[in-house]
Amino acid sequence: MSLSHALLTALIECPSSGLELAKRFDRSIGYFWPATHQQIYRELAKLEKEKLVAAKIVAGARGRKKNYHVLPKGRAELKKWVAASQPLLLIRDELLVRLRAAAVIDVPPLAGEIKKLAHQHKEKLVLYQAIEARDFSGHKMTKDQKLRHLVLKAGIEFEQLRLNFCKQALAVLKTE
Amino acid sequence: MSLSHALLTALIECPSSGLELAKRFDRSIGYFWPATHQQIYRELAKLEKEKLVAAKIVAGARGRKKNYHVLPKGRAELKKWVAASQPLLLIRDELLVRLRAAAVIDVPPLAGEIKKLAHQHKEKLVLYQAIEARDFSGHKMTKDQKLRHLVLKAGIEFEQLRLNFCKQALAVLKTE
DNA sequence: TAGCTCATGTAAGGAGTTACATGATTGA
DNA sequence: TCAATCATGTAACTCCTTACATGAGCTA
Repeated sequence: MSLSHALLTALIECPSSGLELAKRFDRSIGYFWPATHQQIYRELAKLEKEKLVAAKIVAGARGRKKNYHVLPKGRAELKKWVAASQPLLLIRDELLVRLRAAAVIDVPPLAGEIKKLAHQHKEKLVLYQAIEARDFSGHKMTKDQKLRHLVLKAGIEFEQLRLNFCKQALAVLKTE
Repeated sequence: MSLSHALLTALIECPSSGLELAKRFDRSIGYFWPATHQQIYRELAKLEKEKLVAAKIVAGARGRKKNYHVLPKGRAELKKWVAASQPLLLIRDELLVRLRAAAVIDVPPLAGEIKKLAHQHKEKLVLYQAIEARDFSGHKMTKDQKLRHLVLKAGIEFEQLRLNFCKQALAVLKTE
């Protein structure tokens, strides 16, 4: 149940409403744990029911905005979870299935799609590198800054790997 | 629906029963699209219902073994799918959530778990490299061999990346 | 004949995706 | 006042996970 713990983390950083969380996810934790607003609302309701977070209705806001904050029980749960056993990350990669399939049948034109992918990975890479330059170019970082930087670097390296892979795939597909 | 297409690919390579497929998955396509036998049986039943594959009951075998093979409609479906639009692969990485969480709370001991992870990634890496040495050390590979090699190399590079990341994470966590 | 392995499933639940629904406030 | 936007949700579906169920041949 990583989403609930990702939400606890985000709420400790800054108490927020569901929609604010959804927006922050899109440019932060969501880079490595994507979530839609539907998921987030459902999960917040569950966390509230379990008394891990609590909500205050915000007066004078649009809609019926609720501001969530983490309760001690939620903080304890997060701490427990961080130290828990870490399952091995399995790759589940549709592109590799496609290439494997392409090896057993007549190969239909694939290069266009892969070029599109390469472009998208490139865009993400540039975005992450911009964040790195903005937030982590200074010296003497604290430990939590170092941890955040590490997580960002994981994203950068992943996108570089993918971009490079797309290029290799294109090269192989071109050799008729 | 990548699982169904992964199964079609595997069945084109070699018609098999459900259990045989499950075992082959564990040391082949399952490296990048993991699946349990329950998933595989369910998916095979669905593919049979849709007339993409057909089964023959194997006489003289244990249990009630059924041998599946791909029908022309299944082959056509696979070809169509290979050329279809490829969604961007999103990372969904529990370890990164943990490290991000560790940055906002008092860090509990994490190094042990990460060392365990590093060890598991190392094992996978060694396995993949052994497969590479066994199957892809020759020259003059055909196009489909090159594609299979490419897929394997993606696995190797991914495990190297992860292993390296674990080492970096340990280094940051050590600096108190 | 009892236990092991081969072989195929069922059931229940967790998690993510997609499409749609609803109410409140702001600004043109 | 009406459309856009903020804000919170429901519903239906697919897919994956985990645990359990069942039957049939093989072998001691």
